[in-house]
Amino acid sequence: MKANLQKGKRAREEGSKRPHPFMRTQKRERKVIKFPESNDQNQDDEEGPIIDKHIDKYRLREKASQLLKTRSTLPVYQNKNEIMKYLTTNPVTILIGETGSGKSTQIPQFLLDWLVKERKHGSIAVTQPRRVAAINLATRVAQEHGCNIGDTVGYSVRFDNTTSTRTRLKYLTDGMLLRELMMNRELKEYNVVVIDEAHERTVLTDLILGFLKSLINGPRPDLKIVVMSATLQAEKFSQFFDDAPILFVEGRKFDVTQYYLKAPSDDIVDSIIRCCVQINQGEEMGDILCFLPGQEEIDKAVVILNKISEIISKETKVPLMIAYPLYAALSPSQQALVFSQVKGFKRKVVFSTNIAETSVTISGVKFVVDSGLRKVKVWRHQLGLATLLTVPISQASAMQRSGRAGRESEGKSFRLYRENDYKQLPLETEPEIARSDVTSPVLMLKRYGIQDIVNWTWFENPGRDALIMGLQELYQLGALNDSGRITNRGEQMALLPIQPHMSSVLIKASESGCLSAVIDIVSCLSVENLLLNPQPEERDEVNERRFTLCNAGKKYGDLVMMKELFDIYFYDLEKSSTSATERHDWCKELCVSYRGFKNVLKVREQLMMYCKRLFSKNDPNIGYDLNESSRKIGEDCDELAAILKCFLTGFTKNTAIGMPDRSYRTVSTGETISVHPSSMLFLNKNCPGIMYTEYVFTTKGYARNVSRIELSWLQEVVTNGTAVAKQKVSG
DNA sequence: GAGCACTGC
Repeated sequence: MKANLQKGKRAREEGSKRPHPFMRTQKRERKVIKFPESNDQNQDDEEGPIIDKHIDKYRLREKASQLLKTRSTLPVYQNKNEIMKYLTTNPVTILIGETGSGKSTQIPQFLLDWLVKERKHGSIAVTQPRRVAAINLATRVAQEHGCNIGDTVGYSVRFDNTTSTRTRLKYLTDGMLLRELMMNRELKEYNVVVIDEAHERTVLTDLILGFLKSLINGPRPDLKIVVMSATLQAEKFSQFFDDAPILFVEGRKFDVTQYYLKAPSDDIVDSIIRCCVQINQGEEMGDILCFLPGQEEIDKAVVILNKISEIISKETKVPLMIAYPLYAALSPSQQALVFSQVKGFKRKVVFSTNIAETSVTISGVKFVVDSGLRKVKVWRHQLGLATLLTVPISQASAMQRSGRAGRESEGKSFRLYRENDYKQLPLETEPEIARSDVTSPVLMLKRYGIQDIVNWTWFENPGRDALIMGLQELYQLGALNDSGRITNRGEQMALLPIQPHMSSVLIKASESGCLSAVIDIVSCLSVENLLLNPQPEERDEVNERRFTLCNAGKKYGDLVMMKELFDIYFYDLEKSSTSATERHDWCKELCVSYRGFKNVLKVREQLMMYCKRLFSKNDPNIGYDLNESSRKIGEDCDELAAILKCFLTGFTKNTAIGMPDRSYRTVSTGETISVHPSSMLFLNKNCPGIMYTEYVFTTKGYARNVSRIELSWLQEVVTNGTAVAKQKVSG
């Protein structure tokens, strides 16, 4: 097999606007070869890779030389010299590698060899958008390199750092590299930074690109940068880095035949079921992966397909289809079901959200059915709320979805829209930063010392309006002073690994003497999907159990309930050494995530450590207080009020007042807002006011994570808040 | 009466 390599610098020189199209001159070999790609993340991220720390050197080398055989067949490996010529002679190189090119595992190793050969003393950072990818890649590369993880090759992700002073090649999440940038402004320890999966355009990747550009144009002209990405967008990366050369490396994937619908229907669930039934009747064996926008459609499709599948498999001689749902809010055990192999004359059908587009890979998929839709959270900075919209996907996303059918053999992709509709789709998905709240990025830039936020080296400028809203928000939180400079409070906020609003809550708590309880609640809030959604038939039962356990939460709402649940998990279960099974059962009964709670404990520990360090300047006893005051919360009204008032300083804007007609209207805009049905306060209609940490618009405006507040508290916080701001200005 | 996907010294 010969991979084709294009020299990309000519794209501009030849005057063409787009990069030179990749030409496939040879028929690709069709062979199933297993090797890691950064997308393969089926491994449970909790336990991490299982590594014997004491494998002796001989066996490591033995293993590495075995792996070399596989490595040497990789397209990237076969073009090593030519690729390295580009990487070493240009400050920035854009490397476009298709799935299966081996870029994520091989390029960093080539660079490592080069560092050694050139006797350079620094190291290489390779960023990944996801933790699991960073861990898996580092583990694989350490094996290929013939070392133990944490030796020459290591990884660094939140809660898990396996690097040592000997580490020269470090895989890390992009969030982690940003943290390093905050502490070590010029990234002095690195000779090379590789940004992998840049095409995904996460907020954090985009920010890193901006920082890297200012570094190479400023204090680090010697820093080498490699931007690795799937197809498309190459030209945008190249232009940003002053026409950096673009290299194309062919991947190894199988052909996927496209089918389009001639007449699309409005009922997407109905179309998708029809399509599955047709595949089941007319096509060879192989599993089906269906992309739907959200949980509602998925649950509906699973129920319908399982029903009709049984009927038709009895009547006609077709495989029995077994439907599985897949979305992030499912418990890990439910998610694990999609990886099970169905035996006998059966066909697995997985109905999934976007999670199967990049984060989860299911083997055995031969057919993809694509609704062409996804759900996306769009931040409306003028309104300070998020809207959850169902929107058409981009062409890039459609291709990515189809590609899921061709990972192990040739496949077929059925798009439930017309070919013409496809051509009308936007080429690329809108980058996340263009539709996100930028308060946190702006604080990061301020901490870094950037004064002119609007004219910074943004890879994608989120726009003047969004930036100004971010600045205002930070000013109101006391993170910036009148002249837009970062305050001491802002410095502390920037260093905490949570959103600025939550940081502000912690700071207030450290002043109010209730830091310990507030840390527990903030930890719960910062774990996504801690509270799972009960199945409709279990809903009332679960709610009843939660109500019985959480007396204070029943009155004061979700934040207090979280603290009560945490207390039971931590003090009654974790600390009194109950078995994991018991804890599991407890979580199941209350429909909360076991893995979620384990993460809560990790976040809590991290936050306690940060708080001890950050706040000991204000209060030398803080460390002692934190350890001593850690206890279960009671039903003491004053204490509960003190805790909620801390949250009110961070979420003053997120409040609504109870109206005589029992509706709530937001303090900021006067709009009607409804308590989300998942809230403890959903049925409680007589709060004088509510405070919420999230405001999401779906079918209407919903407040999530809702607490009861007294109107007098609001008055108190606003008055004090202003006083704080004034004090900062004069100081 | 309802829940796209990621991530942090």
